[in-house]
Amino acid sequence: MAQTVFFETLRELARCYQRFECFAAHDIRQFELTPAQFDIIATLGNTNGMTPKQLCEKTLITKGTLTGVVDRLISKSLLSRQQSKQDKRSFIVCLTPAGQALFEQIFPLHVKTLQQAFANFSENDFQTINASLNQLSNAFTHPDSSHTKR
Amino acid sequence: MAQTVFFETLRELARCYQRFECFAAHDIRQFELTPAQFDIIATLGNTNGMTPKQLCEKTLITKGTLTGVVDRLISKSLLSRQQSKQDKRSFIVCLTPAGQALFEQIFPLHVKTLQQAFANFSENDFQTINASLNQLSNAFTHPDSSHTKR
DNA sequence: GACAATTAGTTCTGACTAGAACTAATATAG
DNA sequence: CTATATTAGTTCTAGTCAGAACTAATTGTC
Repeated sequence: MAQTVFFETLRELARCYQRFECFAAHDIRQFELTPAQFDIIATLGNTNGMTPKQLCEKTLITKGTLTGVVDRLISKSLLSRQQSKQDKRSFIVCLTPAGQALFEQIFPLHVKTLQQAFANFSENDFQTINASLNQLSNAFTHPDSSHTKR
Repeated sequence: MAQTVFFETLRELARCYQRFECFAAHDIRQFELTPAQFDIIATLGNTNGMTPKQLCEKTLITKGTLTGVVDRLISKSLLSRQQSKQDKRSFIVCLTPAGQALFEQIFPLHVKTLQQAFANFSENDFQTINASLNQLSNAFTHPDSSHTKR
């Protein structure tokens, strides 16, 4: 009756993800940011800004959610939103100087934390893990529905 | 400059988890349940009920959230909450007959969906994936803080 | 037995979530 | 060139999330 071994795997996946969230949040919260907000800041760092659509694709944040996250960052004066001239439906979101400054403060720190966390991982480990995650991801792609977004 | 290979892995982890959520939600939503609600129903299935504390541990749902999720299931008449006699702080949550009936309907269906998804996975695949997830999880355990919950 | 510390559950807050419905602008087809 | 379809972004809803503050019951200590 090993037809349900996958339950263990699924539980591990959920646990792993939650631990990561919790782990990453630790750094981030000290700067009064949420994980989603940090994700946006980190994505915009060292760029000339991008559209909400691009941000959605890069961060896995849903477009409906993105509006609110960006709004909150704008009200903290960390981001600005300017209308695109080519496409009047669209906007360019980019870091303000304050946002840039925060990015330069928090990002290296976060990278350092992660480097410590992964200190004992070899190149090979990452390959194995990535392969595992990919295999899992592929299992979750509905074969019948080509419209499954992610 | 391979000091940041882990970014790829972290992105994969997030993507994998989200795909799973989305994949599983497909089945579940057809029965007007949310993933969290299904998680509770599935956990209580074939048991004599358990305390909220036990449910928290098994489902990874935070205790503050659990109250609301259970409330909603009770208002759907799928669950009941009865005070424990040994410990007057505590409760036993269990499926009502309607909840049991729903469980018997939805759970096998969900298992079947997952079995199909994992049809091409070998015993060995699962071992590798579990090992990968474990290794990742361990990286996210703060070495300095023994109070990290998960 | 009394008092402090712990534990079980609830409540509260601010934020995020997916999904769906919506507006406005742009692209496509005939 | 006009009607239709698509796209970008916003808004809305109900639910979930973590974390913190809270109440009530139980345990541990002396």
